[in-house]
Amino acid sequence: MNLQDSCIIRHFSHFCRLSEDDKQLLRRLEESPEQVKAGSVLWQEEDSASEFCTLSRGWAYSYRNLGDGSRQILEIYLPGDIIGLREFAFSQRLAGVAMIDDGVICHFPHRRLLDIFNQSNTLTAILFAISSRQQALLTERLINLARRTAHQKLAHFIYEMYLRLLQTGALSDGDFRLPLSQEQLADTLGLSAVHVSRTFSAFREQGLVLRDRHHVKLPDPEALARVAEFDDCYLNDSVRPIFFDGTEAAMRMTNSHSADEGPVAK
Amino acid sequence: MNLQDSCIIRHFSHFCRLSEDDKQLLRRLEESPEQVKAGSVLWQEEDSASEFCTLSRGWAYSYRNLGDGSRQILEIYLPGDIIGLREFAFSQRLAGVAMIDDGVICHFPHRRLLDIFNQSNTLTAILFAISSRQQALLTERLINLARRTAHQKLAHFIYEMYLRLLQTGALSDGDFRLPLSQEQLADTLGLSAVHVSRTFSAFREQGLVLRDRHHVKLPDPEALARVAEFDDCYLNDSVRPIFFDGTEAAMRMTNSHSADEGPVAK
DNA sequence: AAGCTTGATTAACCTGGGTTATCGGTAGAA
DNA sequence: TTCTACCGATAACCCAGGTTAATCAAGCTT
Repeated sequence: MNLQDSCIIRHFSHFCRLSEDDKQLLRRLEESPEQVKAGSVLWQEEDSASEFCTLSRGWAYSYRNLGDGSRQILEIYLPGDIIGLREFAFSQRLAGVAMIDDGVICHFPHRRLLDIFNQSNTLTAILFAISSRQQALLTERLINLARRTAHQKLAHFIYEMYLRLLQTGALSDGDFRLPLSQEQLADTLGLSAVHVSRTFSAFREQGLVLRDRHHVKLPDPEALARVAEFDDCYLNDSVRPIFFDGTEAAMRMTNSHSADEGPVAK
Repeated sequence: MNLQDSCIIRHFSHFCRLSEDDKQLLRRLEESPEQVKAGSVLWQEEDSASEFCTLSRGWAYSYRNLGDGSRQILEIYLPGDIIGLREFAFSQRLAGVAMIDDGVICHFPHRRLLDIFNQSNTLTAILFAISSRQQALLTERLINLARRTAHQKLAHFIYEMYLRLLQTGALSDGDFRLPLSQEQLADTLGLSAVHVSRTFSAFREQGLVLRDRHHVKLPDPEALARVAEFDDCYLNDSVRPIFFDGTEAAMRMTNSHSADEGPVAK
């Protein structure tokens, strides 16, 4: 993987070393880049769904508008993420998607995914892994929403973003840009904007999180993780490179009739 | 599809007509059936994850235990569902799974899924569709937990189960078995058991839901849907048979080495 | 420089649902 | 038949977080 690689390729490489052919297939997903402005809506709930997007630059989020006028933000997309996988089995969008930042997106049709199924088992497996990881994120967010206090919710969210940004190598110390307004945070966490503000005030007093506009500083990330009761097994180390990397497992994938020694337990 | 077909095959057939080869591949997932008793735990969080299960009979649920001793139930599995897809990208279980009912499960190793990727694009696409549908269920549950009142939560859950059971053809009128205790419902909905009881009492007075032990009667399912602000687009009709059935897309899938109209650099 | 608009802060007040506790009904178990 | 366990119902009390509203700061227009 070299520096000119698109962030999609970087993202996929995170799971497994890719062949040149695989990279070529992935590059085809980014054939038609398009500039989009902050706040612009990529699609809305119930629009017809016939394509996916890769997000090349900027942040985006998916959301649902509720009957009572409120809104729930479902997930935050970072560069390298694929948007719209959720609707693979559906003909309508189940959620709207909008840009947080200015950014760049690339559309590609559903069909292209079937091409990938046809042509690369490695990419198929990675796609499946990505989908399963996304489900893990969603699950964690669900628990966050269902069971934790406002303090924990906010702490958890900030720490999760911190880790995701660390993973993509986009930051060094506990000091980063978080381009979400308090209202967007509230919509993400199932809180009111007012209470998000209260919670930030409390965090500032405790020296846990210092937020100024879109800039966040974490003097002690570990302390924050403790407040959130953060358990990173759904994010980090347990992504199983074992399964894909150079080894017998990867070979098993491309060469399905190998000896069947058992699954790779730790 | 005939009556002896396993419920996995019935489940997959819901998306697309299957070839005999595909059915054979699926049958291999159910080679080693095992009886399990109500309440038995299939696995726990952080167990090492090297296999999936199909659920042939009975109901099951996945859950997470939280730091404070409470517990969140993540999803309810019905016969025909595949359990453990969530962990495809992980080497550890992210959630425990336990049986609600007595039932029958069949283990199969991760590897078997890779075999499917190799051997059938149709099944690969269906698996992807199933994973995306599961994500849709999860998303809906997330919104339920984040944004709705206790009445709506319970109404929504009951109505969702009602629809899922309708789909599997397991019931006719608004009259079915719901083998969950109020405590399990509470853990599913992020409520206390006490409040679930209160809510059932309210529903009984309003004639919305009549529950006796594990038996539920819905005198007017539509009324319940209205209370829940239920929007079934994530469940029903929008599953896209279009995508798989008979058309060029399906053909491209099953006939993978066709003329390489591939690189559709349009 | 005088407006607007959007976001953030803080305070006062209120409520949905958590918590604890008690009690009754039903089902196996012995 | 009685014991024990579990499940469900109801009541009393309480608090985390929602709601409303007022105020302020920071960009923008013009």
